[in-house]
Amino acid sequence: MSEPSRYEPAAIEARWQRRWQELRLDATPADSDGRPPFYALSMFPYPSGTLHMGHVRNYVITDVIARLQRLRGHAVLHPMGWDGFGLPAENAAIERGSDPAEWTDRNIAQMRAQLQRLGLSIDWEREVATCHADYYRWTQWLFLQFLDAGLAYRGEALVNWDPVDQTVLANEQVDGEGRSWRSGALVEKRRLRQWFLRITAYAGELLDDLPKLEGWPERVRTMQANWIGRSTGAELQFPLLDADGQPSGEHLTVFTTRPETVYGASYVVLAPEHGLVASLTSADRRQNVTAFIDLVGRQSEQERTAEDRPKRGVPIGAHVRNPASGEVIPLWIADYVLADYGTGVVMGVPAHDQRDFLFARQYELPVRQVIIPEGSDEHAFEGGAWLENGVMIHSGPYDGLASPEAKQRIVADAEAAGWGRARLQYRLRDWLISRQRYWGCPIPVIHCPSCGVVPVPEDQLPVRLPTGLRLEGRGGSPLAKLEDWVAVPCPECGAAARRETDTMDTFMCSSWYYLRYADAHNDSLPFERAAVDRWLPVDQYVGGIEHAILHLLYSRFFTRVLRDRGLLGFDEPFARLLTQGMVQAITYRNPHTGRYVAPADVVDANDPRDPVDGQRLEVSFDKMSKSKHNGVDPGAVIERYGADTARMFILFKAPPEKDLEWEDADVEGQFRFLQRIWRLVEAAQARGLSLAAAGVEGDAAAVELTEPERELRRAVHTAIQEVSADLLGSLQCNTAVSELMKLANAMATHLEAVGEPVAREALRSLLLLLAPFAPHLAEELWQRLHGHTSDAPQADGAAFESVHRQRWPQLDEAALRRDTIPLVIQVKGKVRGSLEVPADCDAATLERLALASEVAERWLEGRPPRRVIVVPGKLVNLVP
RNA sequence: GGGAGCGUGCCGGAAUCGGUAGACGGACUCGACUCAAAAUCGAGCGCCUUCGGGCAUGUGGGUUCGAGUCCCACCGCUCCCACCA
Repeated sequence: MSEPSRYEPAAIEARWQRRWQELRLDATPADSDGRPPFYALSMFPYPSGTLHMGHVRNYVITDVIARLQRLRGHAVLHPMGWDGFGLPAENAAIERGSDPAEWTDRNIAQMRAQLQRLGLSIDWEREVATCHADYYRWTQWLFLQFLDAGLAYRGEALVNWDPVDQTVLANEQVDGEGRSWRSGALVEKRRLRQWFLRITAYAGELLDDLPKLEGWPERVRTMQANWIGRSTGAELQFPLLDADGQPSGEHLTVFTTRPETVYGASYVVLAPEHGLVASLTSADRRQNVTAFIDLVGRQSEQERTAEDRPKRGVPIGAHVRNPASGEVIPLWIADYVLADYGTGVVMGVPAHDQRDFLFARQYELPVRQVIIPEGSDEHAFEGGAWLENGVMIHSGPYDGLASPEAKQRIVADAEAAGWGRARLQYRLRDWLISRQRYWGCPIPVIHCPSCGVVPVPEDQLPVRLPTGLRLEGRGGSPLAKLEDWVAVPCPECGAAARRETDTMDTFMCSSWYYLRYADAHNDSLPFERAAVDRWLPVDQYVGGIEHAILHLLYSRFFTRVLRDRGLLGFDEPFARLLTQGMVQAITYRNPHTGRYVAPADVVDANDPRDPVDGQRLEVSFDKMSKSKHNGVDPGAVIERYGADTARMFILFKAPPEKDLEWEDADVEGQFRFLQRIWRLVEAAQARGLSLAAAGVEGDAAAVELTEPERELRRAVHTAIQEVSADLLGSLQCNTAVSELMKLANAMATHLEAVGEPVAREALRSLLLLLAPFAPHLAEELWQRLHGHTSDAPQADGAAFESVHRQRWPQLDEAALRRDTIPLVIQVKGKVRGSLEVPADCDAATLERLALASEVAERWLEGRPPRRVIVVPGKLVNLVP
């Protein structure tokens, strides 16, 4: 026998990747394929040029699912593409004078090569890039569908302005601290005319359908529900009085979630930005009001909305009549009222709203209690508003009613009397999609002085992004300065007109890419309906939690609009969603200087010191980032250990949805495990075992088995059962890998002692179960066991029997059965011993055996138990 | 303030329905092999113990023959929303 060979992943992986590619093993089967379709999808990356561990984790999880589903007999669509538009390309252009298109394409090529080294079973024929004209043409086409449906509009609003990126942002793109999701800059509010998509028209459906998304994490559904934020309440109209106190015929409409407190409204407040403030303000108040508005205008968004901030306001010298009580009450403006929620006008009910209470305290406005706690006529609030339900008082005909009942009646009566109506209010705002930047999809409309906004005719799409610009990063959209590009005749009347120079939010491009994969080369439509209806909804979507609201909400919206346009036939784009956790790495920080030290510069991991000043370093696990010098390069890991080890490690180290701590020692551990499998197969080969001559799968079951054979078969079929359950159920890749380890352990123990049929079954099963996780090693060992050496993989012309083209192993329930099982004996719920008993004993027999056992004798001291609980197959509990 | 999730050995993490807590891996300790080291193989590895056992899944109660799992209260951490009327 020759020297045992070593497991050298580099050569193996390159060879099989080439071979699989030649044979187009990962091609998506034709639509006519009889197998049931399965769509496995990863969130596509921004082509930054470098693959990081977060990407690796994302795509490896999806790849395991895709490979498993192929083995299980599905026709699998597993595509990849590029979220190609965006600011980094443009910023690189500004800093280095590069061309964003070239920069992006170069990055795509680089990242594609990095991805391919991971051995992902991606169908690269369906690759898309949102920044290529054959894609963005259809993004524009879809925009025109929105326009035609009345769901895209240009409107003036207070919008978020990112002073660093010099563009506006959607609400979803500003984080909880009021910072831009991209630049991290504090956003400013500006009143601008911009393009919006009317996502609010679908707010109700987007919210109501969330419970149907059973395959989504609860967390994501809750986040979306919070974001959409429905409030149930009413709009009430307060008649305006003129300077003489007579009804002017006009009224102010407020939104309230507590219409039952209307008798307690002692003032009405408008947002300072409200459009009617100027005309309602009396002459003698004008100066104060203007000064106040000015003051509020200078506050940042942060200052304005901080909850603990004192509420400020001024009366504007006008009055309204409380529509319920008839009382004349003053109009105020105040900084705690938001212009863009509800109607921008609030009724002040100090007794029953904490904000109104504080405001009334400050300005000595009357506090009128209209609800008291049940069974009490006491004042229910001391130093704060009474927010609970109770019994109505001081509310005319509603006195004595329970407040929920009064709520319904007041709304009904107000509606009948014409001064109110029930109303749902959403927190969700329309989606601001225009961006004053160059590297995005041009909005395909033309502004004509006489025809207004005119869509670019379909046959003139795409509106191509002009190339060869000098980008400076200042002074508004670069496109606006291109007179040649901007000046066009109006498509309707032919008069001189101007192109829209804003580009689209890149989230527009990513809101439909999953549809394009189903029909990636269609050049007459974005996609054929039959193709998307066949593949979608996506069976399993995998991506980061950071898109819980952004991309995932936008995509749900897009899908519904396209459904209503008849372009597709389903409601939800993603049936199952897995949000994978972050990949974190060990991070060293000098607590004195605040500087981060790269792990490579730390000499002794047990006593980490800053090489500069010898300061003891703080150790933590943090998200990998350049600034923390804690990044681990996937390329380097693959080079050292191979893609299979990287894949196995990342799957095993933590459950997919949890954060994962990258640790080199554990990577070594995974490499050792794959080496064990290598040696296991090698030892089997040395024994003359081969799969080439293997008979049918049931072979091993047919013969009379020895005890080790039965044990090994039990291990094999336990692994088949557990790995299948882990992957098909809640995607527990980590426990699936541990089941593979258990099987390998059992094989190391028993393989030498078993006959050929059982050994072959074990080897075959191990490699098939391993195939989704470590596809290269599984293929190499599979081929070797079929008599194809690595130097001469296969005779030309012979059919290539890849491990990835086999069927997932069949579970043989009979192999799991045992003759005897350990019966646990408990006394009063505590384990006191166990007894080997025949597996098929009935409850009465188990009870008898337990009572006769030494354990019973010892612990019961001769007294018969008061009670005996028998759990067949598991335990007997004796209760004295 | 509202909502969601989570607390298990030294560490990552296992534990269908309430039924032997700590699978699997890492780290560590000891042993074999080696001139030596690495690799490999074997053993040990929650805490206490008078070696009978006792105590252990954030804390305190409860339900149950039996609780990591169910219920109540509390403590701590993470995330989302938040002057949203």
